[in-house]
Amino acid sequence: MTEDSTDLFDDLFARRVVPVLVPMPAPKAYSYAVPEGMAVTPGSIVQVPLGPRQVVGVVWDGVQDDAVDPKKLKAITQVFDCPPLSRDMRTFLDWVAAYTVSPPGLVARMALRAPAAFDPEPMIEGLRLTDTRPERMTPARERVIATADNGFTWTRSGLAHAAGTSSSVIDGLTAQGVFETVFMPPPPVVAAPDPDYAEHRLEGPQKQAALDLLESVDAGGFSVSLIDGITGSGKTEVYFEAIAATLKAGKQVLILLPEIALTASFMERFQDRFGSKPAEWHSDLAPRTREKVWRQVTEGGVRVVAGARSALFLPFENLGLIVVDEEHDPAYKQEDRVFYNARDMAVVRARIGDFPVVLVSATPSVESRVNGDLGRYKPIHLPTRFGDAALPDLGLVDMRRHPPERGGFLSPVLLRHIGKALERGEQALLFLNRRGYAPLTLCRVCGHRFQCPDCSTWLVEHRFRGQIQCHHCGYAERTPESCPECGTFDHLVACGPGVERIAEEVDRHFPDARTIVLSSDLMGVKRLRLELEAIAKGEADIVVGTQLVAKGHNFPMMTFVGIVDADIGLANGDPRAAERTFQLLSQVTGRAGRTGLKSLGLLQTYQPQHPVMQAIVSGDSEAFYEREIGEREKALLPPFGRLASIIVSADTRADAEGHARGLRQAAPRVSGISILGPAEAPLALIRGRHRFRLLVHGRRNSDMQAFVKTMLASGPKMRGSVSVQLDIDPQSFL
DNA sequence: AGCACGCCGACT
DNA sequence: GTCGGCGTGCTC
Repeated sequence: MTEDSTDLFDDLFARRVVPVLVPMPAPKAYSYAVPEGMAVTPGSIVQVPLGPRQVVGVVWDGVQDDAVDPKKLKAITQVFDCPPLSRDMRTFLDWVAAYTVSPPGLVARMALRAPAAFDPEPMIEGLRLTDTRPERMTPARERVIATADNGFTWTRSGLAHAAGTSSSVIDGLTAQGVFETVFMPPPPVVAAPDPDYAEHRLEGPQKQAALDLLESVDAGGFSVSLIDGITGSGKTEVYFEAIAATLKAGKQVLILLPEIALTASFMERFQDRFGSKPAEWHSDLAPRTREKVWRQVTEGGVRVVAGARSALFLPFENLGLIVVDEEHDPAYKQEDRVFYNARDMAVVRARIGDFPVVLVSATPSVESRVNGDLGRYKPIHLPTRFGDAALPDLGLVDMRRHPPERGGFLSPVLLRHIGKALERGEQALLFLNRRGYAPLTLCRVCGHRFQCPDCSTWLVEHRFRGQIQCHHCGYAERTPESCPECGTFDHLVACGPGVERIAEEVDRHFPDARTIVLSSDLMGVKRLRLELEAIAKGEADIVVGTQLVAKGHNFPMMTFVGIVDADIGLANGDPRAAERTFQLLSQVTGRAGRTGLKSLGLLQTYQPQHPVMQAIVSGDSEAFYEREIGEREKALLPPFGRLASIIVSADTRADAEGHARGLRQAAPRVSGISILGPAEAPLALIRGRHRFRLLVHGRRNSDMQAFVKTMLASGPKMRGSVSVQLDIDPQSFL
């Protein structure tokens, strides 16, 4: 050992050592030395060396129990000039890590998703008029000086624009000392909202609901309210009152929305009420904007954020309310890396921060309903539509009695009503939750079925693109002209309908109508938003869409909604199938009838007696929930099972069953394990080559966590990472 | 999660 | 003879 390195060790020992969470799936924080003269506190955001690179980490709480090998110990590179994560935020991140059985470093990383935001935003250069005047005056110079002569600081381009000159005039004046350069703080990303800007006049049930909600919000402290109101009942106006009250109390507000519902129309509604738009937070924010929003949220400048689920991990300076709109929406579940449901974690964050949270839905999740029934969440009902918006008439079309013509999928009843809507100059919406042209293609000669080479699923024909695709792994190939098995040409047949095929059928019946297909694979989020606005303006007659038409957009001229196959999704093995179908169908039929125009929704079904169909047409959601809660209890064991999804890599169903057997032995307290195949597992999982998912049912969170740990330690050998999602148990943490 | 190291197949 | 596939292992 050289003298140099001895000195280095002495030096390291003299330093303080702190735990730092690094963005890596390590089970606990790593230890780093704090260099002489550097000040850190728990929550400090720091840069540390990790292997060959520098990463962003967070100084964590406590001391490291077992000392690391001093040879390994490295020093913190720098502390960012940025508010440390608060005590509450750290508690929250720890809680989420423990609950989801995820590495804490990966959870902490979710709070730091803003690459270059940790150093303060640079001051921007501004110009201020001095007493000096130019030797030669020109009309342009006069205008500039007159414009700037108000004591304000201007930006170079702003002043040029305001004075109607080019910026070279200003450069000339600056050179002569007419302007001095001063530095000013960067402008806020959004203007401050004004809680008194345009108060809504609420009446009747809406007013009562707002009063009930304000009672909890004004009381301060933790509470969960569950606003349960049908589409068009004015839920948004009601929770806007809670937002206004929170703003008046000087606190920040987070509104969570499913990504697709973060539309311009929502922002405008907010602006109409509060005079300015909320800051947005979602996956396709421009990086610069993202950094500004993150920074200003941590410093408290941004008062209201409307964001997708990831916004829940923003380190607010002074958060005082979370609203979770469309709380039942499956988009709140993150199903890769850290598995969590933002709706449930919002409740936890509010509990830790001791402030109110408001869950909002026309069709609450069964979990939230149970929590409401048990008195843990405060139910607030909005039973009627307001204004002149009538509910649509809803009916079932029994497909056994009204079959479509050969080769078609639309019953004569549906076609007749589409025609009527067109005659009235109104719009029709056809909903089918299936992308592409046909879900299965086969050869009429040899019976060959096109199957994904990587998954065991059928390839879906996309005729617009001339491709057959796997909807699970993204595999795609050109649609062949001949059968790859027997070589026969022109004998491939499409089986079953997708939206493209329905559009084709509609075109055949209504060749003069403007028909548009809305499907997530045909356009990006931006393009989609534009299309939705265009449709709302009446630039299409018939819209054929997948489930994205169900979310958060209103079409005032849409007076007929036809559900092409209401039965899709009822029998896919997921214990939530009926609930999901009910929520989806409610949302789609809710798109109609908000204008005072008479509107109609028809559902094509082969199971008109099914409880979901009955609930939709009768409007009796109470009976449906009661039944569904009962079914869920039977399926998952009383008092109300907890579901954990455990992702297991298995190439065949038989392998998955082998894993399940091993898991049952490893964890006797787990009450049930069911296997979901590729058709039920989300895309993200399949991409990671995990084809089968085991749904594990247990009674209590502690049981489930113990189970997962046992599994990780001694369970069957599994390839890749094993991930877990726990859905909240109504009896968990309240 | 990244990233390096390392060992076998098709190419300038 | 090299470029590049992804399997394995490590990071305070």
